[in-house]
Amino acid sequence: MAINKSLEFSKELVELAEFAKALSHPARIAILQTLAEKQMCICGEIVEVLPLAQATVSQHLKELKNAGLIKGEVEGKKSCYCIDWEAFERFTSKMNTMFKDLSNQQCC
Amino acid sequence: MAINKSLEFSKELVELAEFAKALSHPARIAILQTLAEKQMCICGEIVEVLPLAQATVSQHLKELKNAGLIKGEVEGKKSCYCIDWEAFERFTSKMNTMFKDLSNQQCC
DNA sequence: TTTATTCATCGTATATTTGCGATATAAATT
DNA sequence: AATTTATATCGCAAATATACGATGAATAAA
Repeated sequence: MAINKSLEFSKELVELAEFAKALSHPARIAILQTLAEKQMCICGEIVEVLPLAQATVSQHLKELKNAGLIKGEVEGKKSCYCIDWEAFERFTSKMNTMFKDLSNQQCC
Repeated sequence: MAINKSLEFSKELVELAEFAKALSHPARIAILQTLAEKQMCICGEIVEVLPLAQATVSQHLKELKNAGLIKGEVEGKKSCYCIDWEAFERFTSKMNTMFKDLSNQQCC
């Protein structure tokens, strides 16, 4: 009955899965791309770019923040977001390492 | 009201997000690792390794198959699964390219 | 001080995912 | 032919995710 079985997997695996989950919605990838392109990182700019309501964008930003992929700072009445490159690199290299560890022989 | 807005994003973005979604559950990453390690690729072996019921594993296998990351063949009363390395490479390189395209300057 | 702007959060509706028992199907074994 | 084995699928329950209007809180502008 939809009990959460995540805890029965290794921490490593759960973390990789969480990283992937953060990237599992086109809006969130689009947000990361926007944050990387622009210097400004203002929430309103992201809302303008995406086909989503402000509340929805705010929610996606929160998820990216919870996943540790972005950081946020309040700047007056605006909110400045940016990618946490350190965390980002950590995750992508883990993911790449895992992919490389998968040996490469076709079996069927 | 949870309308699906995926179609309002570029095909590229949607595909990347779907790839990430396939990897967004520890069980599915574990399945990929198992498929990569073992030659045999029999469903039953995967069930033995994972802390999940057979029906659940079968469902995760189906999702990986739908995502195009694995292939499956019936071998008598058994089912042989394996990673579709071509598709896998295609996705991982797209993902890596996207990450590289994100320029790397901290803004806040 | 009043008003407008920017954003986060709450509440809610709906959709999707996760998990599994039960069952169906098809092949192998007896 | 009957039984066992291996797997897929159905149907259900619970949990999560998606989306947004409404509202609140805090700052900036008038």
